[in-house]
Amino acid sequence: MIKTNGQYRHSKQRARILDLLHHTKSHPTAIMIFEELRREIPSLSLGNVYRNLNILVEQGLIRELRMGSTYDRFDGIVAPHYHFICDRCGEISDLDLPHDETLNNKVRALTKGQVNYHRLEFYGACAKCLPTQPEPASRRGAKLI
Amino acid sequence: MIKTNGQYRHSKQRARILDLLHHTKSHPTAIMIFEELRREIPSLSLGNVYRNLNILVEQGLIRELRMGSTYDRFDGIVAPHYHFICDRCGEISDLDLPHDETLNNKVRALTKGQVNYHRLEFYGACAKCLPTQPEPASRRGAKLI
DNA sequence: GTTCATGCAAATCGTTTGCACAATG
DNA sequence: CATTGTGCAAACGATTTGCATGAAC
Repeated sequence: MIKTNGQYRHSKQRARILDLLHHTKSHPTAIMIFEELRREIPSLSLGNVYRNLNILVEQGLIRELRMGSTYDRFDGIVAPHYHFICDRCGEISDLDLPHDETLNNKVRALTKGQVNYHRLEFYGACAKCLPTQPEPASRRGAKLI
Repeated sequence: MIKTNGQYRHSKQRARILDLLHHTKSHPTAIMIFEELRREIPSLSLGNVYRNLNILVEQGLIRELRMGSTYDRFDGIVAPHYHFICDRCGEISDLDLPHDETLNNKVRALTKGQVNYHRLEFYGACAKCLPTQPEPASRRGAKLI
């Protein structure tokens, strides 16, 4: 969470992070960015990389592929199925949408690698939360519990 | 990581966790399971819930919706697109698969909630890792870096 | 000169693990 | 009785945050 009055100043560090993300295809982690940029900005700190990444997400200039920082969830249904996840309360519900195995084939046609399975999740506000005030963009989806 | 010779004994705690997961639709977190079951097994420890959840995943009796425990990744491309994620090396690559906005509509027809966007990821082994030995099931996808 | 940005270190939080003891087969 | 399961507390690792200093405007 960043505490400002919504005004961002220019910062060399943030500009370089954005530039790096615009010139890589590797979907780097914060630490990868940190190690790469530290070579040209030796004083750079990891905490500051995290801060600036959050600001850039808030500004809509980059996207976050959230693989961490939230709770894992467990599912007693092992058959493949899709989920709807409420951004506001974190509720996860099963969708009655048929599992589309052909999606894997479409990707198999694109890659030399081996495609085993896919994961499809829909995000939004559940019926219970819809009348509720949405949270500010920076916090949206931050705590899925 | 669990260290056994592959033999599982009966345990009341594990049986109750599996039973709970078979009788809920809430996709609970480890802590939710812990708090629920602690009411009937007061001695239950959180660490043991985690251990048993991992065993149940290993046995294929439950599924894990991994929302955490790995690094977040960042993407300079803000336009919606899909990813291929290598289970072995963690590489994430963009897929040249058209973004299917109509998927959202299919879900809108199913829910009273508001569907804003979806996320679709394909998992498998990338071309570089394919000749490599796959890791045991329990570790597969554990460390995406 | 007021507010934002930074580096540093400590804190936070979900998850894992080492250990001694209890339960299983 | 050999091995697995458990509770407890400490460790771990990614991320966040408090604070004092520096940069932007």
